[in-house]
Amino acid sequence: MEAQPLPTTADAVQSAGEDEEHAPKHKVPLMAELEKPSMEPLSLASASSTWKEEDHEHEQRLKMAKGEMREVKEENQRLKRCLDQMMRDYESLKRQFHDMSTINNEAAEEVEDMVSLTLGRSSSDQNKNTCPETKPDLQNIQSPADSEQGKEEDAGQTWPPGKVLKGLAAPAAGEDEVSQQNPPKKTRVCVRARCDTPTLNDGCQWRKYGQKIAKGNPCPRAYYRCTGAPSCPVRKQVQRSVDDISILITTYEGTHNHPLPVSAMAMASTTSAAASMLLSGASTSTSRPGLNPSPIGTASANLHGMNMYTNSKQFYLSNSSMLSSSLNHPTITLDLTSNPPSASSSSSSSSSSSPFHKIPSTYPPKYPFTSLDFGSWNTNINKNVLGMSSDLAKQFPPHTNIYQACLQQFAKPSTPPPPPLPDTIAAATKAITSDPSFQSALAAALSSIIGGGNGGEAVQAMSSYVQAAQGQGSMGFQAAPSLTYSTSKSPSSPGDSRDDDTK
DNA sequence: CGGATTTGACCGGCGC
DNA sequence: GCGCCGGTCAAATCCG
Repeated sequence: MEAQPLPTTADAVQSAGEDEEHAPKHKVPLMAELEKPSMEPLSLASASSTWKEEDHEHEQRLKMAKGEMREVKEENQRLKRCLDQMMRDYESLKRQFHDMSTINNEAAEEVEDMVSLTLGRSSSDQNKNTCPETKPDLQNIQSPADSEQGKEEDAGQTWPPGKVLKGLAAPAAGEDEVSQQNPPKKTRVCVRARCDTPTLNDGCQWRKYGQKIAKGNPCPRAYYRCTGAPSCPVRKQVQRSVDDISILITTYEGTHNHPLPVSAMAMASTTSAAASMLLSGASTSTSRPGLNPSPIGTASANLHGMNMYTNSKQFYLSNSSMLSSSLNHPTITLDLTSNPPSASSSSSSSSSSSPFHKIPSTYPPKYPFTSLDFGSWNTNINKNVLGMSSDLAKQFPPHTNIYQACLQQFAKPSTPPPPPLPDTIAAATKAITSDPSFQSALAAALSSIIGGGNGGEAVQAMSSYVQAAQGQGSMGFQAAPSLTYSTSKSPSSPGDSRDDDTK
């Protein structure tokens, strides 16, 4: 836009410079010619002397003109350089803007790629709505015009009657067949956070379309639909924790197919990244639901207060409603509560409000359940191996322990920070998702863990990231402290998104 | 008055 | 087949 007039100016300057460059050849004679007629009436004698004076005068003028031209040339050169610099800056900014845009889209695209990779095998059935969940994701790859074109399709296919999971428990007769017969439901991302307001302020626009009293929880569950775009398939469920009503459980489902406000990017990219990680694991570990005889166990990582504990499908759910809702949905939980998953809580009963620690081990979900705990400022790093099964722990040699590496990297006061407020979700989620290298490292780690592969790869990936972070001045993780300390800047809970979004 | 919310009805899946 | 339950719809209602 603003660069447009610049070349024009440059051209003008350029042409002016060229004119001046050729000026001496024409200008001087021209000036002489112009002045000549006035000299004609003079006598020869006087004329000769006059000519000399005038020649001298002309030379003086010529010199002055040449000097001026030099100055103009120099000024022209300066302007040219200035213009070049401006153009370079403009291009640089343009590139940065483009990079930022692509980075923001990468997370979502990763999910889309994952989905199409893991679910796309059932392409034949997809056309017949037997794999509805992939539809919204796939359409995100399309241009807005395309998604607009498929608006009717979206409305019909995004949330069709679920008829696809009858054979979910059928024995695996090859992954392809299973995928075709039992396309998994859309990945869900569950966010647990302490929040006094009805909903989390995630930056998106939501419209409430229903409310139900779910069994086992006196608190009603509210159903919201994203109104960012008419065809946006994203929905969320909001429910208070049955154990601690101060904890708000928000479950996101689907991927936005429209531009998001900056305030919503953090959560959206986080859910996408989380779903991506989950899917990367699900693609390898859920091919045979219920047939894996040996629990892979859980693995956790404490990244400067961000407890990430991933769980295989052998991880158990405690809340019946969540179990039900997660029955056919791969679910990943981002725990932003301040309840640390103590070593005992993951396997035995505890007072923790987290519902993920108390389920009897007789509830094997059909999909892996992954949890990222951002609020657990567990100062006992050694105990953070808590979630790991002994087998998995062996795969994480002490010297490559993620926690230790991260602890060294981000050593912090042992005083636990205050529980994060809702708006800290954005900070926390941004912290883990804004860095692509972290995403890839985390995805690799989780893939290795969930897939039952060599945990060393996971450690390697994470270690490489930590090293990279060290070199980059703790990029990514540094945002973690802001997760906690930024809460002070907004003492009044900003939780109700509607207050912010609609006005 | 238009958009958002509420709330009872309805539907489909699932377990018995 | 029946009942329970989660999820959605849509008319009624509310609200700015």
